Amino acid sequence: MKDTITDVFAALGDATRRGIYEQLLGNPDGQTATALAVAAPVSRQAIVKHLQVLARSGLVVARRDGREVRYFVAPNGTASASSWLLKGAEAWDRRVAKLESQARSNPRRRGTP
Amino acid sequence: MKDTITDVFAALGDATRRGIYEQLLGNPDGQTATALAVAAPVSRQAIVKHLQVLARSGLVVARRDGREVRYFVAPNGTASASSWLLKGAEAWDRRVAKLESQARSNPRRRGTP
DNA sequence: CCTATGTGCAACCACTTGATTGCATGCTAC
DNA sequence: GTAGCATGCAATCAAGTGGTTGCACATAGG
Repeated sequence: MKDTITDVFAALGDATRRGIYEQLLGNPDGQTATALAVAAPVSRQAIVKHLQVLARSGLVVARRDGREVRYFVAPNGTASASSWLLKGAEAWDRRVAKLESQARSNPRRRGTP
Repeated sequence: MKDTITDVFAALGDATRRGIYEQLLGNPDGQTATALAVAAPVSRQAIVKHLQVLARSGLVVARRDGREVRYFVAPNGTASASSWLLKGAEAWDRRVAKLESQARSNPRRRGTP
């Protein structure tokens, strides 16, 4: 399978795209590309492309309703990315804890001749 | 100020770069670009460029020691990105909670003629 | 001093990407 | 049916990006 986590990060690594995502987060009923385009400084087609990137990375889902297509934030779309970040933070914390315990059991070693 | 969060996501939105970051996470003593390059499938200069991107986004710090430069993961480098993701997840949860409370106070409405 | 190793810089290349414009298609409502 | 709005598709373009190679510079160690 393709690397989902990288795709999610890449999708959020663009200001316009993250703006769209935030916009959708605030709209439980979803929004159409056209509606998003009027608020954004770029064309509708640019928005559509961004929405496709967001959809491909699993951050957003599209639902057709008659002649319009509404986009919604997907549930748990950011879960994998989020847990990856958490894993990294935990690794860091473990390292700090280890250093601190070493310092406790062997105090003031730094500077002894 | 420049948008830090977007930079962090963009930096992690590349497989090679995230691999380097993971490599550094496992090395408390840091690693040089040359050392990282032997394990990676790309050239040293490519690694250096990636490290510069990671450094510019605040995920990594460089420390010169004699003739070599060691790279370390920065503490709390992912904090802003992480909290942004958390904020989004909370917004989602609030929406779900609201829907559920509505469903509770007005049960089985869906389907009534 | 001289050599080996690690780093820095610059040019260069192919490919991707964010964005645009123009036009075709599809659905709704009158 | 047909006018109007929303979407889809394609070509196009400039800028960015990941990657390479080649060479210059700096430093540690005999």
